[in-house]
Amino acid sequence: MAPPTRTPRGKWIDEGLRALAAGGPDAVRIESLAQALGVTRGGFYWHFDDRGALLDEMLDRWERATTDALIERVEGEGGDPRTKLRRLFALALSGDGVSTGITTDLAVRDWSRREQHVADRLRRVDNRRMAYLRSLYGAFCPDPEDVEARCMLSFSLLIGNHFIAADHGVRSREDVLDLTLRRLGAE
Amino acid sequence: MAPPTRTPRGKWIDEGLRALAAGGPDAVRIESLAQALGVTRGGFYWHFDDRGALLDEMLDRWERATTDALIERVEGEGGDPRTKLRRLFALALSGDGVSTGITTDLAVRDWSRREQHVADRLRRVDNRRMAYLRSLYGAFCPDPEDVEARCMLSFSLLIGNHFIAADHGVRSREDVLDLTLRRLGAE
DNA sequence: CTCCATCCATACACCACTGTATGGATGGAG
DNA sequence: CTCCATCCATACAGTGGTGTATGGATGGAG
Repeated sequence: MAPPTRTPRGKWIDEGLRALAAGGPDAVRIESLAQALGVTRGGFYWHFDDRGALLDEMLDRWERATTDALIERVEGEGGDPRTKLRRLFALALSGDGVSTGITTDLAVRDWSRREQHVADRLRRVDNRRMAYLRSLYGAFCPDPEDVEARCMLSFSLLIGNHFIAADHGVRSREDVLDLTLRRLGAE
Repeated sequence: MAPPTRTPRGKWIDEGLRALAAGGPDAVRIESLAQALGVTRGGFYWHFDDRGALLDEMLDRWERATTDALIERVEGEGGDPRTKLRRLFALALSGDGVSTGITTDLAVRDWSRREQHVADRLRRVDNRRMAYLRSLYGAFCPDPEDVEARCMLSFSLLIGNHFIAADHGVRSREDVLDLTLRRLGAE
């Protein structure tokens, strides 16, 4: 037995982000990660000083993947601002990928409420995203106050959609989301 | 020493909700609560079967305080629908009280993402709140689709406001919130 | 073939918390 | 004053995690 496959640094970070998304920062237990990776904790302390070091690197990875990478992905395919907005919302609502997924995002958001260094990172990330959103709305919306309101509402909607558990009678959540985004002028 | 004051059932629930708001469900440690209350865990197991029982009762209390009590507080002072909406937003954004506070709400919301029984409760709560919101917007807004969009946006904004860390340049968050609520027709 | 960087298993000491058992202490009802 | 329901302290066994030390195993470079 004993497969000769190595478990590099990156795999611990992957698994850590998965655990974070699933159960919050308290669920990032080194022992659990090791079990999920099919090894013992032996190798972990070769890669990382301690649990805190892993948490930091997880946040590094998340920060890069969720700003530059996301924006490049939206900008890459071109189109007018409204098209880019639609693409941005589609990406943000879908939540694929272990570090770019919406669930990871929500976990970091909740985490930031009780750890200052996480809150600082989140502020950087949110400011970058909000600036990008502002540029998109600003391209076809002349009133800056209106732009700011639309940005705040759009951003809130992306977050709220996953935190709000209410039903909508005959309408599905998708329908309501459609209605709402149309009302914001994105389509 | 040894103050003769009793530590009734309710105090454990209070302290539990405080811990939940501050650090999530994982922070609700019986030992911490005991320390905060100035006693040992001795009495806890007289009141509750185990940690799970406390968590359940905390949710009971939160559910009652955050639906009926909130709606009564808004309805109590009368006024037209727009006035009630303003009052509702003011209350929801302020977040006073250990069981009605917005931070407790956010903690429960995050918690519900990983525990089904919490998710079920949240659904009940959100549906009651959304129904009330719908009735208020419905009173002066004829198009039911428009009502639904405004409800979803308002609710999202209340959540998003506390989860979004972005700045707004020259404007303060209060300004942006004002702009946004006005755009929703609440004032 | 040998060596060395890389990765892993095991064992250890330690800590924080849970739930249980048991023996008080307190104060109001009678 | 006595009794009893209520509440609390202490001690104990058990669980599951952390970080450290140490001794391998593996496979490519030379």
